[in-house]
Amino acid sequence: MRLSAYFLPTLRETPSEAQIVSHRLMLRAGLIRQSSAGIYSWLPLGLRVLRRIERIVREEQDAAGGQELLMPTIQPAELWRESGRYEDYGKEMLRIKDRHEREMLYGPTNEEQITDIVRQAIKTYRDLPKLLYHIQWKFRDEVRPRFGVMRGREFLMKDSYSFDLDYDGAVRAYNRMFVAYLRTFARMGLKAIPMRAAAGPIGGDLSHEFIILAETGESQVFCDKSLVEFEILDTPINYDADLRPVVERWTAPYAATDEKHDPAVFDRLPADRRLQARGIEVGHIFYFGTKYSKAMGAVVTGAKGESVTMEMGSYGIGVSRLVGAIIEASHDEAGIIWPDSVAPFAVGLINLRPGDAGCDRACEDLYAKLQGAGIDVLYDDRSESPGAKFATFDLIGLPTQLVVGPRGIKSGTVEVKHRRTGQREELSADAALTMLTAQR
RNA sequence: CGGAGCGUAGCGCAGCCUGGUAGCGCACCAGACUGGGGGUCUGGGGGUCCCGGGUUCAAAUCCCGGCGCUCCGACCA
Repeated sequence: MRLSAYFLPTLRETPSEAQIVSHRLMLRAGLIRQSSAGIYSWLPLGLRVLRRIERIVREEQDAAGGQELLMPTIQPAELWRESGRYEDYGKEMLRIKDRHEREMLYGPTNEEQITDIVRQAIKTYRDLPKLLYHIQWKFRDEVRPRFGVMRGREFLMKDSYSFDLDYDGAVRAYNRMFVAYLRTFARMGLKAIPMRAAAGPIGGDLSHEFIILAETGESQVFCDKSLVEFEILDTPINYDADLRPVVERWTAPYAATDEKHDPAVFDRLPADRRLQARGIEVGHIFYFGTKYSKAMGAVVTGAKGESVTMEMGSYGIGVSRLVGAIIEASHDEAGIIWPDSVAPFAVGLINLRPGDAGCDRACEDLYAKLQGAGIDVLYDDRSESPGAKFATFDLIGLPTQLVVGPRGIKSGTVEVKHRRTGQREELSADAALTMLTAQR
């Protein structure tokens, strides 16, 4: 993509409503624009990041045995009356009426909808287990939306639902999601720590929140510092095997949100391992048994001909929130620093002097070859001052900047700058290409 | 839902107290110079001053009502 043609409205100054760094940077870097309180448009650069996050989420869900479907945003009130939540959910649920005065709602979540689908289709234990998920926009009419996409009213969420014949099956599903979540967040460069959590209005009694530590987080959390050092991606995972050892390793050290915090246990930790911090909740998993299946009659015939109410769990990831959360975890004074896995473009190619034959030729050549190699590259071909170009690319945070200027052209080199470290190297154009294509 | 604040050009703001031709910086447009960290100069365009009502010869400014947005708290993924 040529920057001269790209829709990338960056801001030099920070809009006054943005208080936290991720919100400021998302506005300044041209990722989002606010539509109304807690509701945002995603501009091309922001949408690219959102899609890349979605992709990681999808890959990990699929690997863990999930099957993707897509449920609607607008749901009928009757389903929610069946579960009893139409009244319970309160003012956070956006209620609307269609032209026939039928009561509808904009879904804040989809337990009822999925339970309805599954109860209609699954009648025998032979068709269990099932693990279904979708990635869809949700609406919760928050009293006080804030922090940009971190607590919006409209937000993109991945929600999975498991259906099992018995408790053991439900726990297996829970463990699969537990591990898939660890991998999902790790792939985005995040240190997400699973913490014992209250189940909230969704109900149930086995629940973990996945929390990344950040000063601007809304949750107060307490955990064993050793958890911060844990790694998941170097552990081979077989989702068909017993995942309990992995889950047990991650749940053995103390980690709890303030709702589940037990000071007596926490204080038994050595002082240097007690970590009390703020965190951002990026995922939440629940086992809730038959809460919905019982209320809504999601029943199968068991092996002995008996009726069995399905065991359920639900598992959410705040996809749009993750964009903000990743920025909170990865930025500096100059702007965003995207982890490679979610970067909107892998490479920013900077032509320091458009119009200079040597620079133009070298840039066009690199641009074509990088694209040919399947690398997403944003080519700054604008006639801006060099400083403006560096500032733009630092702001939008692409992992690698490839700088082509007259100085380098004279000596036959281009400069490769790594956004995260600031490290620069002068290489021949060919060597730079080899390096960038090899990284993939 | 309690408390506080703000709505003036795309963004950041001044002007309001004390009513009298709507300003500044950045951004934008044109030209020239410049060219490795948001460069310089010259010229230029852009405004229902959130909306409605009232007071007044005259309202961005004073008064009343509404709407929107933000912050702190409680609540919540």
